[in-house]
Amino acid sequence: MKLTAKGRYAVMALADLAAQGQDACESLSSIAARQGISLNFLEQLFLKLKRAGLVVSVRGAQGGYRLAIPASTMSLDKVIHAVDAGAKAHGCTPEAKLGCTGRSDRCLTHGLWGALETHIEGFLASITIQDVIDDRFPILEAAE
Amino acid sequence: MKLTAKGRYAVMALADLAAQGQDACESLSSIAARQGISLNFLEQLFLKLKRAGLVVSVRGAQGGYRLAIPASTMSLDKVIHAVDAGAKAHGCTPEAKLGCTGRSDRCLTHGLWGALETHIEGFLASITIQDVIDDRFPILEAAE
DNA sequence: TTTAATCTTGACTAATTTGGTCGGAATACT
DNA sequence: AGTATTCCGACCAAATTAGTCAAGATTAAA
Repeated sequence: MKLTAKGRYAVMALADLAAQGQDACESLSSIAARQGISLNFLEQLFLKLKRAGLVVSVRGAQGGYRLAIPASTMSLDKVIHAVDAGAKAHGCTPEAKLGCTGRSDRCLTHGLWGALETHIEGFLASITIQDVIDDRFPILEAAE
Repeated sequence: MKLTAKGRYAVMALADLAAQGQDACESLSSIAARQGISLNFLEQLFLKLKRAGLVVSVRGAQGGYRLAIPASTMSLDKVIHAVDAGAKAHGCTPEAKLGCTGRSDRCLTHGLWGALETHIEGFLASITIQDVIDDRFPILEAAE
């Protein structure tokens, strides 16, 4: 669960798409133009979003993308997992590359990092694309 | 607020140091040996921890490092800020490099990412080095 | 006063990750 | 047929990360 620009772009693009209407079919080029994101880069992202089942594609002329599920049920953790697949916040994987197994007594931070990740994920799971469109965040107001 | 191996190492090393006793003075080489971290790398980290006022150094022979404040008041966000200084999770800084200012209407995700960061920081601020030693995490048990 | 242990500091580097481009198919509408 | 669009993999440059190296400063102890 890494928080990169890629994930942010995906959220932006999906929010844009959803804002055009629940069942709107939009071409990537129009989203790219509106959001100021490179078309080629967007293609990369939507390919992953499609594989993750968040959007469906309509090929050919007049084609585009459409939400596969309602914006109000599309949580951010799904989105971010889709585009930043396999990114993990803690290095203490089962393969245990460093400081985790075989070292000293045990890895003091293993459980901690796991808890942290769970925590972040829960937070992201509690927000949907619809919330983003409505500028509605849980509890706290935006920083700055 | 980025979560890298550097931050994890810093937490591990501080927990190790604190585990030797509240006022113990430990050389980096012994910590490095116990935790399986490169000595040179540890030096880098402790330099920053010292500048942040989390540890104090004792120079000369039989020297080492000692906690500057009690483990029970040393929160993880202080530690991580100290070693990963200036790392920010969202690119929408005042300088606004991409997709934030001057683009379309406004940056939909700006407030969101800020809220997320605030959230993570709050979580880390609620845990202390003492908690790590005692394997005591807030609320949830470790994932996995 | 040596001497040895230790901290201090900055420059350097190898590997990985990120963000992004390019070029070309495949597909479907007109 | 022509064109607009998705599809998809290879490729790349820049940034970041994790870590090394080398040299110097400082102090405690012998």
